[in-house]
Amino acid sequence: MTESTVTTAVADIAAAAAPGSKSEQAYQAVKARIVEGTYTPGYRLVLGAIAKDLGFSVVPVREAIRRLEAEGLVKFERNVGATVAGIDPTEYLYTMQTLSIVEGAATALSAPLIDAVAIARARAVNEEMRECLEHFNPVRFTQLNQDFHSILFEHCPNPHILDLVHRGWNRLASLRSSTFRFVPGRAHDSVDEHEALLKLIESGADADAVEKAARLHRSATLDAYLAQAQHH
Amino acid sequence: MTESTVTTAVADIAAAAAPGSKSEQAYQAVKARIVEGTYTPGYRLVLGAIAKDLGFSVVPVREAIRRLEAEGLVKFERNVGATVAGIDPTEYLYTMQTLSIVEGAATALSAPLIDAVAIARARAVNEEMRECLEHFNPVRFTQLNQDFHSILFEHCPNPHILDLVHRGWNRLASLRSSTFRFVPGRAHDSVDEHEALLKLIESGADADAVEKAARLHRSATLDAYLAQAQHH
DNA sequence: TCCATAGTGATCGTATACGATTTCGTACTT
DNA sequence: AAGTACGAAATCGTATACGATCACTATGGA
Repeated sequence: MTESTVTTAVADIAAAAAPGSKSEQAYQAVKARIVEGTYTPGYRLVLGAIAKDLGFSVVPVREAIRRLEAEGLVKFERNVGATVAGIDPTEYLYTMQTLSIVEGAATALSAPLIDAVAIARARAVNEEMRECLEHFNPVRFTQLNQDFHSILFEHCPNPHILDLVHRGWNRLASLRSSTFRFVPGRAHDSVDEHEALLKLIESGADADAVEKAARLHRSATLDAYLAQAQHH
Repeated sequence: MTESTVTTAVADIAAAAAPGSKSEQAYQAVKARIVEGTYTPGYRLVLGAIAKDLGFSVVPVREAIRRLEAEGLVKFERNVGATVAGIDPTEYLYTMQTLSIVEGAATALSAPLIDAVAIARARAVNEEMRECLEHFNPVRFTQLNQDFHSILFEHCPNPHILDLVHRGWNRLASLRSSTFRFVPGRAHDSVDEHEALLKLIESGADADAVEKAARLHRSATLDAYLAQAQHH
């Protein structure tokens, strides 16, 4: 349930064509296979092959690929074709930095709109994450982490910013099951920072403080990854 | 010269298909007509008509429209068609707020990379803006304003953030010759703030200060507009 | 007079078809 | 043996064609 909630929420603002559209179906299908890992980074996306596989013509598939390109999930080269976008460490860095900025802003903007029940829900999710630490279930932990942050930024009144946050999370999702996702010591700190962030919002701290905290929380994850990468 | 410089710089990261592509030509053509004002907001973009006009088939035109949709310049409804995106005051507000955030970040990130010659160039542009104030040439003023800020954020090392800034400016460009663009008293203050921003960067201020200043500069424009709107 | 409904025109969505470009393999030359 | 040039297969880009969907209008009945 929590999974589908977030997955559904992470949808484009205006680009959400009617579900009946084959373009849309193709888009969903290909995207699913990318984040799920069926199409690994570097995988060559051949229009004809995908079209035959889905039972469509190439035209809707083509459109779907272009949409995925705009989101940065696939790279495209004229007269050559599309490939699943790389897990390039540099890309990861850029994506995380961008997300730290837009998510920080989104969280700050939605903070005043978060009521007590939402806070409680977030806290419950965070507690579940704490439990996850002991049973060591990275997949579930990642999912809960997304849920947690969704609760915090989803009330952001500016749809553009919200869309940017969704895109950032989308790209991160496509890196699933890659080496990036989990940095050993980081998870524990992360849970603590979540609680601190909740307290900050509860106390009605000003937007600037919330933004800074949210941004720092993500930057810390990035820094932890960089520190780890240095060792290898 | 300055005009073409910026216009060229404002291009998508990955979506830049080869210039020979008809999709690309159609994209450029339609976009040009939108920002230039030939297609006013609300104008109905009929695929067949545009295709006939450009001498292409509808397929590349369709793709171009979808790209413009992703950038928010046109709205699209399935089985109905595309229209030039509105000058909705709310949209303007959202766009400006988003831009204030990403442009602030971009400016802060590129600040350390701006050398003395770039500063000088920016200052020259700003002086030209000051002259413009007296001759009252809004079109040129707007262009110079874009040039000025381009110099400041174009060195941003994170291409994603840079792309977001470009998209924001693009959307603003499509509002040209609409009532938004010019708020009477604002222009003068704007020039002064530009100079202050330059001094801040020159002095090697930390990223946080630069970001805050750049963001505030844009927010101030937004606030000025809102204050004016209140009166009408 | 107003509302419901069927018909018509316009436009979009998708399939199929063909020309253009690239890439890879093979044969030939040095 | 290595490099180059040629050719064929694969794939993309675009045109054309047709079916599907929607908006609008006119006509009939309440």
